[in-house]
Amino acid sequence: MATRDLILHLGQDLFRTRGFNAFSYYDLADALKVRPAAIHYHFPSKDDLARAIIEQERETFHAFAVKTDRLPDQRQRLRRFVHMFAEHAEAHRLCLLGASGADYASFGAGVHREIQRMATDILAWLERTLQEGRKAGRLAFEGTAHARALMVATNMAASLHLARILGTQEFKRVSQQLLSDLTARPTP
Amino acid sequence: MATRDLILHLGQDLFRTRGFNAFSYYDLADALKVRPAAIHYHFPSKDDLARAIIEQERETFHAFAVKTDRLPDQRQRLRRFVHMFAEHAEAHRLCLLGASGADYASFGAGVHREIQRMATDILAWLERTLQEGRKAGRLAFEGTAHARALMVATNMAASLHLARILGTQEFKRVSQQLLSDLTARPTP
DNA sequence: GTCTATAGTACGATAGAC
DNA sequence: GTCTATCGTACTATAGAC
Repeated sequence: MATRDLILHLGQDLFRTRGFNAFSYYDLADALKVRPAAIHYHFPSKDDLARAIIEQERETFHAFAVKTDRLPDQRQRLRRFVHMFAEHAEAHRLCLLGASGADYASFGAGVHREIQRMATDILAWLERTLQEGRKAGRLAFEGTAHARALMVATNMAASLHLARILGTQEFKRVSQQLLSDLTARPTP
Repeated sequence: MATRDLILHLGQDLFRTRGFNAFSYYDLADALKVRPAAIHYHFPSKDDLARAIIEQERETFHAFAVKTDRLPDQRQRLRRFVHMFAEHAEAHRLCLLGASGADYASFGAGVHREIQRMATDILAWLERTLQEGRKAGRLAFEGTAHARALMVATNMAASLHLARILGTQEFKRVSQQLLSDLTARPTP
C-alpha cells in the first residue's frame, strides 16, 4: 500500500517541476523500480492520478490551515503561508495552482472540479485570515478581503514562475513586499 | 513565407491555451493542411519553435511599449497593460510568462535565455512606468518600483490561471483592485 | 527553397499472469 | 490484490522527392 503513496508523492513532484504532460508512467515506474503498468493498477488513467494528487494537496493544505490557525497573530499565519511557497521556490517547484492552471486543458471535468475545490479552499483561508487580521488591527489593506486574497494568491503563484526564470531572489522580493504591504503600520 | 508566420501564430496560441508539451507538430500541420514534416522545415526542433514564439512575443511587447509610451498618463499606460491580459483571460489563454514558466524544464538553454529576456523586458517597462507615474504624482505605491513591478506582473500572470479555474470574474477582481491600489488618491 | 514519406521511439492503456 | 507482457497510437525528427 506504500506504493500508492510513493507514486502520489513522486507524481506531485514531477507535476510541479516538469508539468503534467512532461512526465510519463515510465518516469514513475522507473524511479519506483516497477513496470509502467503497475502504476496503472493504482491509477488506471492519468486523470485518476491528477485527481488523487490534487485531492492529496487539499488534505495537506487543510492540515496546514488547522495547524496555522492556532497561531493568535494573523501576520504570523500569513508568514507561514508565504514560507510554504518559499520552499517551493528554492526547489524550482510551482504550486499546484500554477501547475494545474497551466495544464488545465489537459484534464477532464472530474479533475477540474478537484482543482476548483483546491483553489476555493486556499482563497477562503486567505480571505478569512486577512479579514480577521484587519479586524484585529494587525493587517491593513484596501478593498474587500476576497479581492485581497486573490492578490496574495496570484503574487505567490506567479512568483514561483519568476523564481525559475530569473532566480529565487525575485520570489524573496515579492514575498517581502507582500508582507510589508499587508502589515498594519501605527498611524502617526 | 506566410506559412512560417501562420505556424508561429498558431503555435503561440496552442502554447498558451494547452501548454507546450500538450500540442504537437501534427496539430500545427493539421490546421495548416500540410504534413507534420513541413513544420520541421521552418522549425527543425521544437526548441526552435519555442524560441521563435518567445522572440515574436518580445517584438509584440516592444511594439506595445513604443505605442503605449506615447500616452502622457502613466495610469492609462497601466490600464492598457492590464487590458492586454484581459483579452487573454477571456480567451482562456495564459500569458507567455506563465506558460513558459510552467514548461520551463522542457526547454534548452537557448530558450531559457529568450524567456529571461522577455521577462526582463516586461518588468523593465513596468518598473519605468511605475517610477515615472509616482514621480508625476499619478501613481502611488510603497517600496521600490522594481518590487512593485514584480507584484503587478505576478498578479496579472497568475490571475489568468485563476480565470481558467474559477472564471473570468476573478481576473476582473484582480485587475480592478490592482489599478485601484496603484492610483494615487489626493491626500485629504 | 519547400514540402512529403517514413523511420524510430515513447506514450497511455488493456488483457491477462501470478 | 498486485503486477508484467504487450498492443496500438502519436510523438519528434531525418532522409530525400519535387
